[in-house]
Amino acid sequence: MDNSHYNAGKGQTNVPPLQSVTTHGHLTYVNSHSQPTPVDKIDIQGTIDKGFFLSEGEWTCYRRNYFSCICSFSLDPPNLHNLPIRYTQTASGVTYDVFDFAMTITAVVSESDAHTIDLVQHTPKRDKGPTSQPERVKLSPKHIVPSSHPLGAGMYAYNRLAGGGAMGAGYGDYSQAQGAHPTEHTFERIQFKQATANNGKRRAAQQYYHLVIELHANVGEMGRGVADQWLRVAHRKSAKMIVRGRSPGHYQSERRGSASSGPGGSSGTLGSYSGQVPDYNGGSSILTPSYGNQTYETRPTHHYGTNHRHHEMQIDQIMSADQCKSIDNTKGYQYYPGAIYEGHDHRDGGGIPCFPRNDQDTMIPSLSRNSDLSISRLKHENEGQLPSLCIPGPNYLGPGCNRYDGKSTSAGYYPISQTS
DNA sequence: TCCGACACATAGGA
DNA sequence: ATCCTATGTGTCGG
Repeated sequence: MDNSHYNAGKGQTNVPPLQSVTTHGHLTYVNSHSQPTPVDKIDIQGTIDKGFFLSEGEWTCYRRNYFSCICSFSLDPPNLHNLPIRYTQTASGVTYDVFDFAMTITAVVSESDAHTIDLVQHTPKRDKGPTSQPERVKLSPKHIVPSSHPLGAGMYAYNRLAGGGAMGAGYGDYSQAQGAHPTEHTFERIQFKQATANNGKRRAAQQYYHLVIELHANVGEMGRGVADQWLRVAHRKSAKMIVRGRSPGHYQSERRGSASSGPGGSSGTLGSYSGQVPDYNGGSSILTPSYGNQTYETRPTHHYGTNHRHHEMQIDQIMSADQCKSIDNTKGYQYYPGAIYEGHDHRDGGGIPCFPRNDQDTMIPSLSRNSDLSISRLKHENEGQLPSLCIPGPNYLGPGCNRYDGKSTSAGYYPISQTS
């Protein structure tokens, strides 16, 4: 399924873009016979699939709907000979031996990286099954084959050996010795635990979230898993996004991006070497691109959402395995009817094939205000492209691990309201 | 105001 | 066709 390739045309405008990669240290290949070779670039690829759509130029999704995120990372130059890797953390200057790499996804409030927002992952049973936070999944780097294009974006091909179609196994290629893990993982059935304050309404500042795709390195003592110690090596934030807390009916005409029932979704790939958009922060919510409001949702209803406070926790980047994920449910899912989840095999494909959804509709909702909820399924919405990105925070070492940190709600507001 | 839970509706697949 | 699964969405109650 998936990914990769269709980027060029329109595909990528279907999903929220990502900002550039932020690293927290550097990696080095260690060769006993010669001198160490530095890894010039750590790249994180991620595709936020399903669930998001553009509304008034802003990437939006419903808190209650699922979205999925395909994650992978690559090192340049690639570790062709499976050399041992060392990681030197920028902040401390300390160098560690890396035994494994893993990725996970988290979310933070825009302009407030320390405020994490919990993500929840459901099993196909949804309410009848357990929920958990996305787990850290061990992955091996995906080798990239740079094409000759200097411009990057989309110009690199990733080798996928096996991924075969993705579904069944989804394991991509095993290219690295460090455990020979899959090179890609799809976090499926993810939801934000809470909505952004003021989702979509004007009147008060709109809060935004960012999905954060993180790359961690296990520098723990090798032999025992107990001693795993994970450091956040790099992360890549998505464009800012609005998470609506209520049903679509409250927003009148809208649509969502994909996910209709069934496997399917759009897909595009965002990752690539060059970040695509310059990060820009908005001190404001930037304006929307010209297509501005194709979607119309007008429903002034609320005022502000207040907030509670925000905790700022800044944990250090080290997290032990236990702390982080094992918080209660370790992977919780025990049943994966068809799908995946790691347990021993992670993976994705299993469950949901996603194919590109073709339609992007170009139609504009013609009515703006009827309240007929009956329209529950419209499929239009624009999918333009990048909403606006926001700031790349310096680096954030965030918390990453707890499950409920995220309780802080609302905190980053924007000073501006959207125009009216 | 917002969120969790329950419940219904529906697209796809078996 | 018929049932079942997965998932979007309405709604109520806290």
